[in-house]
Amino acid sequence: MVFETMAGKKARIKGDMSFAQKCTHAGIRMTSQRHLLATVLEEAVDHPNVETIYLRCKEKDSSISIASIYRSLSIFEDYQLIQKLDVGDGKARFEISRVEHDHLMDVETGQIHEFKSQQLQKLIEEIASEMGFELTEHRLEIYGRKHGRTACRCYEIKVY
Amino acid sequence: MVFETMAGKKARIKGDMSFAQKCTHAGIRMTSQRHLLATVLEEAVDHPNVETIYLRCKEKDSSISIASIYRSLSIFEDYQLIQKLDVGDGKARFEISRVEHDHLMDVETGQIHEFKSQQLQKLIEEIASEMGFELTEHRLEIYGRKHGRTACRCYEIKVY
DNA sequence: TTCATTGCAAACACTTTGCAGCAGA
DNA sequence: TCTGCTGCAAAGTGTTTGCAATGAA
Repeated sequence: MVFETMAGKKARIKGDMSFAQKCTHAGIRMTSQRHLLATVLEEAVDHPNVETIYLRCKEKDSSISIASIYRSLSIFEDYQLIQKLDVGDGKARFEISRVEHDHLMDVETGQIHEFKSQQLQKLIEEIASEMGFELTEHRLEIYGRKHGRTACRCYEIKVY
Repeated sequence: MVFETMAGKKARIKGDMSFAQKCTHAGIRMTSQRHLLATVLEEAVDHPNVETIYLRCKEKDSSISIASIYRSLSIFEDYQLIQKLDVGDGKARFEISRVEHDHLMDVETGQIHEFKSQQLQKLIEEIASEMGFELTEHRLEIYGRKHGRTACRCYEIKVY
């Protein structure tokens, strides 16, 4: 491809931005607490719940309050910079919005594996369409138990 | 098929049982409150949350307490006679366990449509397997907006 | 300078639990 | 009879909110 679209360029720039920069870019007023939160979210390699996020923030600034965490998470979510996850334990978990993916949870260890499947996405869209709907979103959680056979990782994109 | 397996016979008998009978069959001590709850669950054509279930029970016996509702729902769930649903509003909803199915929610009206897709089930099993897991369960919620075209109802099994 | 954001604590919403009395098998 | 169930009220848990002080733009 010789020409690059404006959208493509922006996307590339956006891809290089830090999470805090993305927030600023989105027009969110960045306080020191929100910078902290941004860093914690960015450094997270798991899917922390609010309590965990709060504790990680506290390590860096013990004066931060959980109310601010809740409020800022809610704002980041409104701007679609992060996504809320529901693993069924009644505690909200968060992750920075990346490519759309689904989750598989190991029922024995609680480990969450991320994966994506084009085929699955397509099928879900088809189902919605056949039922007379335009897909806006979906949420899929698979629960499973590790089996003996060595895994083929063709779908997997991340494991924690 | 000429011969019927014992399992098949049992299943057929089970299919004819009332929900309360299934509870008894499962070894659950049936009190008057639980009979009431069983009836309410059986009569429900929607996916009521605990509050709604409680109110429906109260209509028939105003002395029933919500604590008993919670406790009995939890027991019914342990015996896999009912299933908890999570539509993302923070309130648990329940439905009597029937054939496995998924849900599509109309984001504009909140209506919940049930559907099942063999193809989807198979794909999810495949994904789990390829990731090294034996599928124990899955939870899929599709969110969508009604589109103009008339729907082909090939997947749909129930609409509320 | 201005107004959104903060920390604190109280309020909230949903759910669970301790206890003494009650009732199903 | 005897254990498990009930209603009640209190406690628990995760989240939200009112308020006065603070701080980013």
